[in-house]
Amino acid sequence: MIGIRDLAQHLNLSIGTVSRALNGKPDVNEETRRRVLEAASALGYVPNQAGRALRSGATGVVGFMMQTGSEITGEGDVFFMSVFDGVQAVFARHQLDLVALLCSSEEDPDAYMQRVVARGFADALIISATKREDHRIDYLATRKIPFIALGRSLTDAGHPWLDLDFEGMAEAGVARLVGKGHRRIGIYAPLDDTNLGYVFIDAYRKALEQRGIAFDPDLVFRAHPNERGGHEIAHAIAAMPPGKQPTGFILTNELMALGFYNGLNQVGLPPGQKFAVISRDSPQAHFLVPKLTSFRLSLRDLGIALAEALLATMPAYAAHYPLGVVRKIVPLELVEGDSDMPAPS
Amino acid sequence: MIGIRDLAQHLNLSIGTVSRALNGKPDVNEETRRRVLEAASALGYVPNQAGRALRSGATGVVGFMMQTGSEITGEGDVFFMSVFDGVQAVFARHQLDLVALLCSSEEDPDAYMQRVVARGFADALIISATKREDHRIDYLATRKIPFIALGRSLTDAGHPWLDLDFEGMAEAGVARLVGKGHRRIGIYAPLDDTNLGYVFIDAYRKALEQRGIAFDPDLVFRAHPNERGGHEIAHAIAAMPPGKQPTGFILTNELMALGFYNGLNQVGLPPGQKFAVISRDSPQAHFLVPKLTSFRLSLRDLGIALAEALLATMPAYAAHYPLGVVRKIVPLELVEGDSDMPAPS
DNA sequence: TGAAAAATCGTAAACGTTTTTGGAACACGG
DNA sequence: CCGTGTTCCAAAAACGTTTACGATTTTTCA
Repeated sequence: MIGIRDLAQHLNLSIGTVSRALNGKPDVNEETRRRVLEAASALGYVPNQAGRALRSGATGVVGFMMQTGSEITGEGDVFFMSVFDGVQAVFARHQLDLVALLCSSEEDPDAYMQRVVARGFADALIISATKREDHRIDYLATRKIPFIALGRSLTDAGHPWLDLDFEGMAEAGVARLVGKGHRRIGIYAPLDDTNLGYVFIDAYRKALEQRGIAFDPDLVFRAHPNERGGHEIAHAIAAMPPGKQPTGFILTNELMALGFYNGLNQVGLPPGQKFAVISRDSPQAHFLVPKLTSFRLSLRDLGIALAEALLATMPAYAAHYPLGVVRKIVPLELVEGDSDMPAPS
Repeated sequence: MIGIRDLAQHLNLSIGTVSRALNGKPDVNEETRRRVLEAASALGYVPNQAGRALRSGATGVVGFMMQTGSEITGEGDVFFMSVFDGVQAVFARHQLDLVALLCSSEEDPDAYMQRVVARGFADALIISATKREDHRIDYLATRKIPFIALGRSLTDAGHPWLDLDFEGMAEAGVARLVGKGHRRIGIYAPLDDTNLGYVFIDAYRKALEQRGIAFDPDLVFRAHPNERGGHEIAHAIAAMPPGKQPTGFILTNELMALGFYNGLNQVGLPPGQKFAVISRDSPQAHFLVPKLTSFRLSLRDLGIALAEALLATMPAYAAHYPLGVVRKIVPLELVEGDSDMPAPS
């Protein structure tokens, strides 16, 4: 493995000059810089991570924290892979690397995060699955580590965050279904304590009451956000007394909808015929018939926005992204399908 | 942020002694060690990653390489999350951390890996989506970095690897379907150049020919390994001339089967009634009706085996895992369902 | 009891890089 | 010809930790 010392010796230059040349520092002759860069790529020199990090304090790495274990994950994984791609598109411009920091299901997420921060693993962090009250936010804020949260939280440290427009989805979903004559509208809620559950349900409730429809807690269905969860909800609906059953439903992703369709067909409530469904779209399930009425969102664009908002809070990069502290709710576009027929009379 | 210097000063000990105490080195009084550990946890001391890595050459990190971007990923994502959990269960015993090294869809995987290795990011690597001819293997072997591959490859560097028993699945699947009278059996193949495609198809072909059935390349269907891929295959089958269509099919995961079921029902070939399906099981889709005849595998156990096999090749840990160079094909257990009815006469 | 061995700890070097400091060479105006 | 910048580069310090080495004390054993 070749080091900067070898490179300097090979060029008859000092270590310091080589370093400055490589890092784009001003006081080095352009001709010299060219020679250095050429030799570096010719000899395959790559700066040692530990040495660089130790001296400069910066690692060039941003960590995305996520948890492993299959039970609680669902659409989460494939969801993130698309977001990652957007984040990396931005990071590539600044030689930043994105890595996923994997918290084992056997370790406490808060403890894991403290360990990661104290060890100096990354220059900045992206946290997801934000909880309603999230200690990670407080900790990161006191540690003054740049970070951004994917998902709102009641814990407010003046930090940047991005979130999907769940209120908009609930409001528009309810408006659309009520407009088609539905009076009993079911809605999905997550099993864990993410803020999504509260925000989503609150907006749903408000949207109903604005239209003179009473909120019924029995119409809130908790499940895993995956195929199985959607399937279970369909069966839970069928198990209700006929008069209590909803006639329409609002989900948050199309993979759930896939299981939901499956379950609805099993229980004799074919989607788009006897039961109305609205969801968020997921390209992997676009084949559904009838075509799902869904809220569209580019996950890659979400990743790009996430990365730019994060860089805006990092001193070394903020100049390129004069955004301030971003706290933004990302809107979704409603795409009409055939899954939300009018309510049966 | 508190360093080892502060800790030593607080304890009236030298830096070296504190370091030895923390790292379990022999020449330190047990009483002293106790005091050090106590103070360390009381003050919240965590060794700096860069300093440690620079001096000792070891990072305490193992990287799992994967690619971002949604198009090519499918079951891959949720698949990995379960495997990760098993890997971490083993790593936790040795204070090793697992991180996912994310190669952007815009960067060449080989180049990315060289960069990661040269920078000294991790002590060892796990590579997946192993290609038929995989330059990463050659590179890692010459660099003498401990690594293990998830998936076989023609590129043999005497390296350890683990793979699912795709031959077994193809052989058992064909045997079962032929036993039920099927003569035209379709099979899934991946779109990319992973060795899975070759191994799986070869075994399938051999299994057919042993039973006096000619191999028909038109019965090999390439698709993404996700819900959409399964759905597309169903429609591709329906588009074939009636006499050419298969009457049974072998898939590699249940999420594909979910889309496949969906598509089969659409084209009038209901699974378990007019079309036979066998796949690998995925707990997220266990609700399928009729129950899928599937090959069962614990992904967490796979992760455990992967971690142990990797540690067996790392000098610092090999003593605990006297396994040698592991090259193992992991068998799967056939679970009978109702999706593979006899062939129509 | 004395010397050898063991136990325990302090000292200092080393890891590979970035960055600060200072010095040499050169140009320029007065 | 001298003083004053400017440009370029060399030298060395610094980052936080591990570890080789040596020093001191304690134990052991003949």
